[in-house]
Amino acid sequence: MKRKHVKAKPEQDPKSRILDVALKEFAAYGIEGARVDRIANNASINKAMIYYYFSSKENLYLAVLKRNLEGMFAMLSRHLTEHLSLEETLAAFVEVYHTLFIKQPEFPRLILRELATPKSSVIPRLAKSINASQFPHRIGKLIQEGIDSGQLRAVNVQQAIVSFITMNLGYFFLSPITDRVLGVKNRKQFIVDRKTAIVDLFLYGVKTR
Amino acid sequence: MKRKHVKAKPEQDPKSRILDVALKEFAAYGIEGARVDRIANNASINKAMIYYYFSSKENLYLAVLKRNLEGMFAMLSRHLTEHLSLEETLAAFVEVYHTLFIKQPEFPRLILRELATPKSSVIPRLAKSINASQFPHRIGKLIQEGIDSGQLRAVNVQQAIVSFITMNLGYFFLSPITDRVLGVKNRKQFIVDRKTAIVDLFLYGVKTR
Amino acid sequence: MKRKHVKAKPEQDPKSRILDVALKEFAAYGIEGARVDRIANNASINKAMIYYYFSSKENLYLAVLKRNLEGMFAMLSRHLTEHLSLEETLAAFVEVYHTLFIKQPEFPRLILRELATPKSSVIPRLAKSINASQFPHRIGKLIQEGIDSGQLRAVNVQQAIVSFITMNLGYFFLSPITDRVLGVKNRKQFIVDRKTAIVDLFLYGVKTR
Amino acid sequence: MKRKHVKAKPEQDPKSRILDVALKEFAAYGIEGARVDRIANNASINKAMIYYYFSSKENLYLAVLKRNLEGMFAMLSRHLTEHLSLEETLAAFVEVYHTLFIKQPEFPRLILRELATPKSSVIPRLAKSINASQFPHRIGKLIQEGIDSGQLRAVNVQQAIVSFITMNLGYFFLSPITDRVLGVKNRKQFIVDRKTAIVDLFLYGVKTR
DNA sequence: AATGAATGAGAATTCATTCAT
DNA sequence: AATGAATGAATTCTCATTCAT
Repeated sequence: MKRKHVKAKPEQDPKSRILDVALKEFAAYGIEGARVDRIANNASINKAMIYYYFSSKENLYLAVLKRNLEGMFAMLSRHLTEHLSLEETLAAFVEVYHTLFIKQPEFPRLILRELATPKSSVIPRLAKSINASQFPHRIGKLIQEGIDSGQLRAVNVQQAIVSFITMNLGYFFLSPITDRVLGVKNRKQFIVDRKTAIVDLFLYGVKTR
Repeated sequence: MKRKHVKAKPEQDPKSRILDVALKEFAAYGIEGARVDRIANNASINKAMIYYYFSSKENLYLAVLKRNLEGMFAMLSRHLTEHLSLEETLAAFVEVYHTLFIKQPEFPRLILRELATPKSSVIPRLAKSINASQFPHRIGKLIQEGIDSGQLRAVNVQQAIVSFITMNLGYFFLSPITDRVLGVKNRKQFIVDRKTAIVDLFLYGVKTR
Repeated sequence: MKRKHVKAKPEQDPKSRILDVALKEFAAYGIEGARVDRIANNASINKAMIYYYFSSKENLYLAVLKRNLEGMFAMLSRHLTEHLSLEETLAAFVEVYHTLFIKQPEFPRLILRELATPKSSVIPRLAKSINASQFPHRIGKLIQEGIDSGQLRAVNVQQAIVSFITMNLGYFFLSPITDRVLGVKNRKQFIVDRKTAIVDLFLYGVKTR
Repeated sequence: MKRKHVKAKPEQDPKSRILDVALKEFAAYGIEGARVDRIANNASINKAMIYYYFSSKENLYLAVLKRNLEGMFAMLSRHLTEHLSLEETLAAFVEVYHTLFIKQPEFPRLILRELATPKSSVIPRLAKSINASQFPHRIGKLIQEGIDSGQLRAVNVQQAIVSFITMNLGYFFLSPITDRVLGVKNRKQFIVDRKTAIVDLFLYGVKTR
């Protein structure tokens, strides 16, 4: 029940306060651009404590990634239950990602930076986790079944998956540009519309007439 | 057949040699991670010359961006001539971007990082250039005309544009993940297929039956 | 009897040790000629600590100036109390300046350089402090009163003040030349004599017969 | 009769144009702070030419000093002819210095900087030149004769000389401060007044009643 | 746990000087 | 004489990391 000298910032244990602040820092400046000093200041904590908890900047970065990825996959697996139809699966996916990224817009930026990094060690691990989540496999299977049953056109399944995923994630990555170019004013509404637009375009694009 | 004193890489004037090397450096490490020393070495040039020509690392970075953006827009305007149909416009766009990004995979990574940077000064300028290129405006008009004439479904035009763009650019950004997840082996072929898949899905998704 | 790890010069806190050493460095080489490395070495301190405390060479320089100016004005205001006669005021002024400059010969050199610098930011501030010290104003009033009462000749008051001040400070600035030209051997004695010579010449020069 | 490509600046041979510009540069920034690039630009000349003419920055500095000192002594010896009375000598001295420094205010700043430099090699040489000019010796002799003949008080001759010189030079050095402190508006007029004020105060201060 | 101070290895930038033409 | 480009040796400043308390 110690009482801090001055400092503001609410409770929360220092470790997760550091992680919160570090996410923003890494997202904004990248690993190289991130400053341990700045993280310490923003977390209202002594710089040495960061080393006490995380031992290095690199390590802190990995801890940040880990925490956020875990959160993402937890949410995915909670919503993408088996035995959903194609329509339901797509809708669930769209819902999860949009909910996630709106809540924590820094996280996709982090991933963006990893994607820009040539020999990122994070990307392979991320790919592995995605695979483990079974989602791409499942959607692929659903599409294939649709084709086989004649409900869907004979599209290239891999391409279709990529198209669906890029439509989902792409906006979060490109919004700084697209919002400007298209003059999007009400971002909130645009994202709401986006969810239905994606599913609509995709399904309409793959279904037979 | 000029003969510089010693050094390797005689070709090209040093200024554009620096720009070439710097593009790779910035793409690989980001602005903060980039090392002026490394750029100088790889360009076989005295470090001070970089400052002679570009006055600072920041400035060099902007010069790199400028050159590549200009190249991109030059190509776009060469191919996206007016009086093309919707189908032709989409195909031209797809073609240009894919050609561009295959030729110079470093450039999108640069843009990626800028997209992740909160108060990037580059993004607004890029948006302005895109606007000036008239492309989004033109595709929007074509879609609207299609809707009015009953050839296209009454889709949300803005959303459609975003969907189309993200399907195009998204893959280049996300390929490190999607290639792994989907087990893409032949990247070249995948990209060739991608071009038709995008246009096909999009058109099929917006056209009335 | 504290014991710092290794290093020489244990005394004093590092901050003021840096300021001491820096005063000498700046006086000897000027701001541009001063070397942060040399200051760090002479202060037996890690170079980075200078930036830790003062953030830049420029800033360190200003801190040095500030400290010494404050010391000077503190001494002036201690000795130039009100209700002194003209004779006493002049004598006090002479005493203070000579004492000061003998104790710390580096400081006037710093001021000298500032005087030579066209848009020095220090000089205006120094002038303001001098004004605040009220000394020139006070001596001017005493002279004017003397003139009014007929004890002093109707000299130009401003010119008289400048004459008095330049006689005082001038020697410290010009001594490298005058000592040589006049063959001054015993500098200590010369300065002792100087104090009375200045007051004598000045008073004799302004008093009516 | 070659014709320069662009460039402004009037004629004058480049060598003396460099010297003019360099005087200002050295006066403003000191030797260490002076930039060869800036001198070259301001003289509208290629940097390499400075080395062609003067072989090094140090050398250029010495050339600047030499030229200006020679000008000063030439003027002094033209005006300080022998067989002048004390009054005439003092007046001539005052006149020469004030004329000189008004015409070229940069030069005293250069000397100021040398005076601030601990082991200046210039000061000893300057002192030698002053000695050779015989002026201090002559004024000393005149004062001594005045004392001997009873026309002057038995003042300390060395101190008197120093007082006179510092009153003359002091203002040029200290004017950035004194002008502010005393609120001197009309600098031109102040200097005119100064000439008579100095001689007046000095003579009145040394003469017997 | 917590803190202010300290450290060393860079990294960007500068600048006098020289070279090739 | 004249020029733009080139060079190398500093020099300032930064920053992740560690230490003493």
